[in-house]
Amino acid sequence: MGIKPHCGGGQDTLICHHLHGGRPTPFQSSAAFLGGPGEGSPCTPGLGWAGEGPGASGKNRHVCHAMARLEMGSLWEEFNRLGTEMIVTKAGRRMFPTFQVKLSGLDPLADYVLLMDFIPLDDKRYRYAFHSSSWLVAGRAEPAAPGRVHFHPDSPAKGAQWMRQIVSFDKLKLTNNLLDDNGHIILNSMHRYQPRFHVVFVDPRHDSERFAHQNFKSFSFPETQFMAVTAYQNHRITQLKIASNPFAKGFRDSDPEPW
Amino acid sequence: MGIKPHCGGGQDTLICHHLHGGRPTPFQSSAAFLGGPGEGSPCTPGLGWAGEGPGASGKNRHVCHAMARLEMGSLWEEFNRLGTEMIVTKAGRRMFPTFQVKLSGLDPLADYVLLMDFIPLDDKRYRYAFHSSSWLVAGRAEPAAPGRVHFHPDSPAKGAQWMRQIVSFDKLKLTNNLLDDNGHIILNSMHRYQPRFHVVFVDPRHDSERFAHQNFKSFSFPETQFMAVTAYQNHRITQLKIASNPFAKGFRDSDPEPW
DNA sequence: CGATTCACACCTAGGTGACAATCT
DNA sequence: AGATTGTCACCTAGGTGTGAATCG
Repeated sequence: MGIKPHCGGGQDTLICHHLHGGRPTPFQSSAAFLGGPGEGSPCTPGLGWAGEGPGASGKNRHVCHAMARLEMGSLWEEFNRLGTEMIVTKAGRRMFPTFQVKLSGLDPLADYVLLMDFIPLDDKRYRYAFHSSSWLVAGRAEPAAPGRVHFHPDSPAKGAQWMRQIVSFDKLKLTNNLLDDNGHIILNSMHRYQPRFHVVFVDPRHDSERFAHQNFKSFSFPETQFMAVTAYQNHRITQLKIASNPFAKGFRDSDPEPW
Repeated sequence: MGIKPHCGGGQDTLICHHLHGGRPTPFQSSAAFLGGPGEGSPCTPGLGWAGEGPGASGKNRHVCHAMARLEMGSLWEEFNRLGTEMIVTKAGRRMFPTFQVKLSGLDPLADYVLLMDFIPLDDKRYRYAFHSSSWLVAGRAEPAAPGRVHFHPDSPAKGAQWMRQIVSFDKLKLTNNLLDDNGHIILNSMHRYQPRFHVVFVDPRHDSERFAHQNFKSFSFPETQFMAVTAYQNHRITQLKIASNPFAKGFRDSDPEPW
């Protein structure tokens, strides 16, 4: 399973003003900032730092060859076959599996910011039917939580640095607290989400805001979609978490193959 | 006790080529890179990004007003009165107290790299006389270990970011392994050292190497000098470490005032 | 014999799901 | 009844000095 072009998530298109400034502080940022095509759109021919027209649909050459490979793909797929659930808590809970990617195709000498956001997969609210071990639609979605983004804490950094090793979003935490002021990602429990990953070229041009829509490339891995929950519903998900997450080793009975 | 101007440490003057590039990897860097006056030298009049002559002795305006206040000063002084000892191990050992400073006077919008190095305080080797509880000179110094530097892992970052909160060098580790390939600071046991702290302005000019000697400012806090040891010699140092380092709580008997 | 090394018990710091209590 | 919250035992990960063993 690979990368799916992502086209819009129903969120407003906003420019992120942190990308050319200092190290972004996650909770200063709110709202996802793009909905356009990521993967799959053509590079603007000959587009460099020189001329380009506003409104051009191509991507800046610094991002158009960027590629991201999802790490731990088989583990993600095993969860996905059961219907991945991610715990959300007031204090914030990490994701497991952790979202990790291996990057390539960046300009080693250019600066990039890496970030993630989470798109509602539909406008429904769910509940779990224990007797049939399946999810049922339980109504329309709650009002969408503030659309926050999570900047990778090493941002900004050079392309060479990002490509040197696996990029891990293990500091990212999910919360259901609408008033959270720790900069965590706010999600509605019992709603489905698609994690999204963005590579943003830090454009050194003065009027770089005008080209912001060309300076990023986005990746969505369908096998990483999940249901946000406050407690696990599917017992097989619980067992797979216990079996594969080192921090849950205390709940293992025997010693089957660790991941 | 305050800041002492530092003039040379007997090490060669080298230019650090990482300062304008990507995130520096500590163990890629070797050799301290300056010996000139830090604190106390005048700013070059009107010196900005514009004209200045090579060999000008003043400091770039981005660093000349930089100030660093040592944190936990009274703890450092308490150790210093007894004769601070720092453990060095093959695997690398953190310093305690941790070297921490509060910065001011930086340009909030400019990029800076922060780093530390360690200067031999003399060319002697010591040994501890337990009967008199004092240090004796035991000969001439061993050949100086490779003069590494430790970049603060958040480097480079904007002045505003550095000044926002206390800058802590808690990732810095000391080793006595001359073949260390973990990027740790290599010191000779039974030798005395003076930690040094450097603020380096990341000069965006093309030929910034020519001005490297103007783009940094250095700080030496005499109360942070120490003897490198493989095992504590002065029992009162051991007791003060146990009393003040949270990780050594297991060795406390009663519960006197924690630091 | 002084200096160094290593395994170890004991901490800090923080990530797990279980489970009882509580909320709506 | 379903969803959420808070506490807890049990982990991972790694920073302490100790004290015996070893090195030179």
